[in-house]
Amino acid sequence: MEKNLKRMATMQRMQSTGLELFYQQGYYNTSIDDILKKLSLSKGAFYYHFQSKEDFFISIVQNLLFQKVYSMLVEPIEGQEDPLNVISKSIEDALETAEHNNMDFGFVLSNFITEFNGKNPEIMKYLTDIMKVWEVNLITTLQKGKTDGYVDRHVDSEAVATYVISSYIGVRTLMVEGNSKMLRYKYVQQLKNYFKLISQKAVA
Amino acid sequence: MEKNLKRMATMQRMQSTGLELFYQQGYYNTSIDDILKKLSLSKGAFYYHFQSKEDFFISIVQNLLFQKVYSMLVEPIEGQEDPLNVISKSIEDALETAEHNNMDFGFVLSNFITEFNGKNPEIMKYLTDIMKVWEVNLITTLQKGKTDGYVDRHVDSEAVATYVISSYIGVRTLMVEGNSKMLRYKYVQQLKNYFKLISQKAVA
DNA sequence: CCAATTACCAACTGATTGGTCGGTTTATTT
DNA sequence: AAATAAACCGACCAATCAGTTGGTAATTGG
Repeated sequence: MEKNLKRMATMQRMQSTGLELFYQQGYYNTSIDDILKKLSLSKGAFYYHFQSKEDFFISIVQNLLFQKVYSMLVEPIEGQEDPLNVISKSIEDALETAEHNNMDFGFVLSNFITEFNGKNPEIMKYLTDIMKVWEVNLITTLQKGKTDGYVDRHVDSEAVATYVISSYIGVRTLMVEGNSKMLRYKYVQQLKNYFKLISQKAVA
Repeated sequence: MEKNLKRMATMQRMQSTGLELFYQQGYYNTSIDDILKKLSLSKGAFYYHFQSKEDFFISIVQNLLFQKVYSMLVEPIEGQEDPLNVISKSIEDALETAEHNNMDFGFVLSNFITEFNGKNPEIMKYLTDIMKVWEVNLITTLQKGKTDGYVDRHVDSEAVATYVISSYIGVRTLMVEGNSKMLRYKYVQQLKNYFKLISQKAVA
């Protein structure tokens, strides 16, 4: 009964290292041998646990990637009051984490979306689904913010969510060299300005 | 003397098809044979004109890619009055072009930045240099807009440029499936809202 | 303690990769 | 027309890829 423990432990080691390398080098540019070498495991071990490279990647997306996005960008917002402050704080935290990570290669999710776009519709679906979880959560939170009097009632919540997500993806794409700190500072400054616009009862 | 014409014609055919495929499939995921097959040319022809795959790609970046970004995002802004309207118009045009391109795979430049980040510093430099041309142009235009009374004097031009670029990169990354039209509409709506904020003499 | 199952090994396959090279065709010069 | 150089061909090479296979070591239930 407890034999599954070893299986799952090995699988998780593979997934964890897999995500790390896929994130650093891209999916197509990372070979299974790269991952196995880092773990001192063999091809046989890999294909014992996973059907294919694609199956392996999907399992990473559904487990690790979803968790990563959810805990960083969705959970901190869910059910909170004062949506605009909570949202900007979650984004600030995410950017700070990224900046202090000396091996940062952008927003994991959007990097993969870029890589798989037009190549693998099935994987794309898994990725955009995660994106959608964030989007829906943002919209819901903004709508609730209207009812609670934090957000201007004339604001188009869906449009705001689109704009917030877009800008976050972009700034993470740009945060790739030594200029991360200044970039983050400028970005957050403007994000908060933008939020001021939609918090008061101005046009929107 | 006129023999160079043929050389350049062939090289440009290769570069054009190369950019097309690199854009669609990514650099690492596109083989030289893919490109040559499309042109009915041989390996020998390729290596007669270019030293390596990397050299080939760099030539594409410096010629075609630079031109593409410049004509779409820099030129329409340069030296114009009323910067905010000109900027938002250039972005709207770029998004509309992208939307009506039934083979759209995101913002070429940022796609490559994502792909090469952490892998090839030399190529990264060429790519970020193009990005910087756009950024500098935006900043200059915004600054001039202050002098001419179009942009609020308290606005941080660099921060605005960062925010505009980020959001554009992001929305282009998201514009990858059937939802392009709605996405573009929402995005432009919020961009213009944001611009209203920095055009009047409000805080910024 | 032993048989069965689980977990893993490592050599191999066939396809593809970027790049080389000796040779042929095409165009230009004299 | 002959000689020269530019443009291109395509077979080949070593390396690498995802995936297969036939086996062995470790674990576990009876």
